[in-house]
Amino acid sequence: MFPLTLESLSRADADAHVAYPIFKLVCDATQARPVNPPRPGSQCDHCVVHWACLASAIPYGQRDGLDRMVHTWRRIAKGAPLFRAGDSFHALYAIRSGSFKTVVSHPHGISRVTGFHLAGETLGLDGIADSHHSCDAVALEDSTVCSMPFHCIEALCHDIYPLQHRLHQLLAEEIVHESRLMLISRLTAEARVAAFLLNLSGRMQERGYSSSSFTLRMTRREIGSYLGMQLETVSRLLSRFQREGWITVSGRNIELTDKAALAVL
Amino acid sequence: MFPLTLESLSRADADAHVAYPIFKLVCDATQARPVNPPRPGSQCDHCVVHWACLASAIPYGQRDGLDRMVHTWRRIAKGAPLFRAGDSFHALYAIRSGSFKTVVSHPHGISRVTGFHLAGETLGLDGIADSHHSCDAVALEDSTVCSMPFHCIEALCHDIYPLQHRLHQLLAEEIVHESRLMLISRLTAEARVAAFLLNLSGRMQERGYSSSSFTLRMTRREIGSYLGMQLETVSRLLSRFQREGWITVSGRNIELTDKAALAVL
DNA sequence: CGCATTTTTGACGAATATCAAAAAAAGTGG
DNA sequence: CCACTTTTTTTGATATTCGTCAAAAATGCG
Repeated sequence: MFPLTLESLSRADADAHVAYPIFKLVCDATQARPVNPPRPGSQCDHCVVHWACLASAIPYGQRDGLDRMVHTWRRIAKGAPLFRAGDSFHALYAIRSGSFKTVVSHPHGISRVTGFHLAGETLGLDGIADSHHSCDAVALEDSTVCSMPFHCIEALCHDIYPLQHRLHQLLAEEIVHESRLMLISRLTAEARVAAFLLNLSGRMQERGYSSSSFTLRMTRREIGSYLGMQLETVSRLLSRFQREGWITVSGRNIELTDKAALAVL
Repeated sequence: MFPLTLESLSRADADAHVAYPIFKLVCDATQARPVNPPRPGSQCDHCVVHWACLASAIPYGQRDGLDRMVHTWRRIAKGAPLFRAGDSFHALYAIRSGSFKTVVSHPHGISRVTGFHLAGETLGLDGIADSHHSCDAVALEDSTVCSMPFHCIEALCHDIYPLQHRLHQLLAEEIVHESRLMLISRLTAEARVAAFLLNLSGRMQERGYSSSSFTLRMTRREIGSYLGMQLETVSRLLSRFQREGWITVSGRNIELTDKAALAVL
């Protein structure tokens, strides 16, 4: 017979001291993925995060499709929603600048931050399920997004196979990301906060910022909601990491001074 | 200014005594979704869960596409994997009979059950992200699945828009499902177990079984892994629910005798 | 029938939540 | 630009849920 224990399924064969992406780095698919440059003069020309965008799946020969897909920009003020749960869905959004949180709520009053999203990432995929958004997307700072009407995307998918495939990938990556995220509930609060800082660090680096010194755009409460703990616990752990000499905290400014120490938690 | 607190985002406006699907009922999209019957003589003829299957998105006029898509059946013995994390991805699987668990693992040795899947549900979506599966899918009992090679699906999507749209929906539903699942970490262990039982109850009913009396196909340990608690806690809570007169437990046989009581936890 | 696995139950401990209050930072309006 | 208010953050003291350890009972499988 086959042993059905959980232990038999955990591949505990790796070096425990290697930092491993519990939080999948959202843009790690760029390694193997075709990234087509935008046509000069198009909406996407000079966009610093084109490399991460769904639109980069459109090959050079069909570049006019890009302008059919990427319609308008929107400016979202800090604290304002890009969309809210229940809103009818009609477009995907590429974050051009700034950052967002997504929040899932339950009528009983509980809610949880399900993600923090940086420039280049795509918002709104949840709305495809039943043409209504299932979460709130709120700007953490003044931000800009590109709207890509979903009916345009689906129409273009018919003609441009790489776009269709990229959309499928994007959706599946979100599924994988979320299932990986569920693993954090098995970590101590300490390990969760460390993993969170390292994840953010990597994503800042991908965007050309320092990986060791950056500003948190979210509150301790939001971090706690995302990681499944109370804000006080987040605060205490950041303080302790600082006492240990692993980080320097000053309000929302973080400096990672010993990433290796964080990685082994 | 816009208040950025979490509280401001939780729509705590609903009756707290109404049972609400924290666990999204996986097949609730059937309400509005077109379900096309299989052509007599096709692979899908007489399949009792055709209504829930991706193949049901293929309209009557293009029914031969269905046979191009649904290639082969596979029999999976209890405890055997349908696929494992790292396996290369080439097909989606529709569960024709039986049930599965999916398990995500981390090299450090931690792992978590991310879902229990019943007949009619689709497995393997995670593999689309990078052509490799990111979780294990293991049969909880002797089961059968239909293989749908993904390149066939993508090719058919080009000709059959309803299929393309349904695939997008299926992927997005999985995203929504997982983000809803993250909310359970904010519930007490008690409320999680109650929600789990009610969710299973509803899904059994959708499949024509009794919603008040059914057999758990998974161990207490697997339930605990799914709900983020220890097996002892699951066991203790089931015992307590029985003492309270809300359920009757006999090993893996469960009878829900007071669903309303479970719903308010 | 006998061994392995799963389940139950108890006692105890530890991690984290909760409550509280002060300090710091950010936003507001004159 | 500065006082004023509100929000966020920090830190301590205490409470509590749930995890851990252990052992017996029940179940399932070859």
